Amino acid sequence: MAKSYYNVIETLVSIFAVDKGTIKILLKRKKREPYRNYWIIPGHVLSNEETLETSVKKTMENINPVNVPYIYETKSFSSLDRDPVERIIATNFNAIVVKELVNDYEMEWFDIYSLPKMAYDHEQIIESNIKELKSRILHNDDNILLKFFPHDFTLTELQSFFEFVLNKKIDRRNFRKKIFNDNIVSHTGEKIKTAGRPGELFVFNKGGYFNE
Amino acid sequence: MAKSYYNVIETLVSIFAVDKGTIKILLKRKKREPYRNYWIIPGHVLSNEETLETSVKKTMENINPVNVPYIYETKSFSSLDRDPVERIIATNFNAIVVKELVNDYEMEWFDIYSLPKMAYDHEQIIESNIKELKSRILHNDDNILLKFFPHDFTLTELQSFFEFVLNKKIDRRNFRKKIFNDNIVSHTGEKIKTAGRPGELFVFNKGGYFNE
DNA sequence: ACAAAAGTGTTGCTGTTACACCCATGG
DNA sequence: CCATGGGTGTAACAGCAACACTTTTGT
Repeated sequence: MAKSYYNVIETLVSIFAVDKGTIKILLKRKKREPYRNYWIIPGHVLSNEETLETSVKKTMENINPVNVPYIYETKSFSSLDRDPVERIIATNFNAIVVKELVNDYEMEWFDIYSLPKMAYDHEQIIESNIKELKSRILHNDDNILLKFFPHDFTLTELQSFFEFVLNKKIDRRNFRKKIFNDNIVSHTGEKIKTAGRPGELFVFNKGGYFNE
Repeated sequence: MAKSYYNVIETLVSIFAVDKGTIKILLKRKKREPYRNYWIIPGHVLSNEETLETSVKKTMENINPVNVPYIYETKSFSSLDRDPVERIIATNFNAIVVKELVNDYEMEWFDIYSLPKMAYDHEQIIESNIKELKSRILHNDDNILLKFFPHDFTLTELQSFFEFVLNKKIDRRNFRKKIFNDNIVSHTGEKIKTAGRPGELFVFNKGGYFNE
């Protein structure tokens, strides 16, 4: 192909959600060659009549059920040979949603620590996304915790989530003390049934941050 | 123009450097219409034979003198009307360099808090970059302090830098205590002449981080 | 000797860690 | 009554904030 200043761009949307204190990612199975039956991050090729943001929105809308997501751009991937067929530049976005059953047989939620066989460079892209995501969670940048937990939750769930992100155990009393001290959650008054004593339910205060 | 899946992409490189405890950005004056004599972030249009990274490298190499820079991608800007002439998607990279005199009459260093008249959406792009940059500095992500200060410096300089970033005064004793405690700098044994008592010079320890 | 900037310690406060027992519910 | 998971307090320690005087150099 001759040198040109026109390029093909695709947006990829890495969709994350909490599931029982772990983080899952929503992936799509490839139906056709190349990489048939390998998994990919969902996305679309960008036309010259849309913005990156509208393209991402299109991807989200194609996945049902949709819930209002939080989305931000992470990085672009532009190696000349990342696609064996043609040169495509990928720009990745991370989306945080509430996990729901997906009624598309070609899509599935995976634990971010045990991904299936990924096509192209999508495994590296996800690795890079996870790193960025964790740092954003630990700083609670942009109030991202609220995006993961827009609904009510127990402190045990939240603690598992942090243990998952930090990959280490946290002392329960200290964790609760910190959460209460930082004033980022409120009681709902409700309780949730579990195998033992019912847990109190909390919600995040809007505008509550860990730092500052 | 008809709908197509080909797009024009430009890389922009926002080049930052410390200057006496402040942060400056290197901008280029536009010689031609549109936006003649307005200022822009330097960059290049991407061909289909290069990656985003090689395009950025080309931009850096056109600016003399070059010193080995630290570069990372921030965000892309893709509004349909951001360029009045044609549809161009901009992907921004931030570069941290050591400030030197630039022997190009069309380029100049500006304090990031007092930018000149900017062309296109470049003022918003810089605003977004500055926000990202500050957060990276405060977390010392990727050891970015070392990129700003690869040479030796006095603690007074470093403190001014933090005061500039935080936009508030810091107590000198507490600042020095923290820096020493965190073990991120070493004495060089050298001193620098100032208007008063000479200051001791320090360098960053490689691999020294504020957190973790 | 004075002007200019660099260097230095102590105290109180606040947040973090380490640690073990009782409580509420369902079966 | 037992299994399961939820909820709670205290003491030692570490990091952070507030605060003013002395030292080194050039003129």
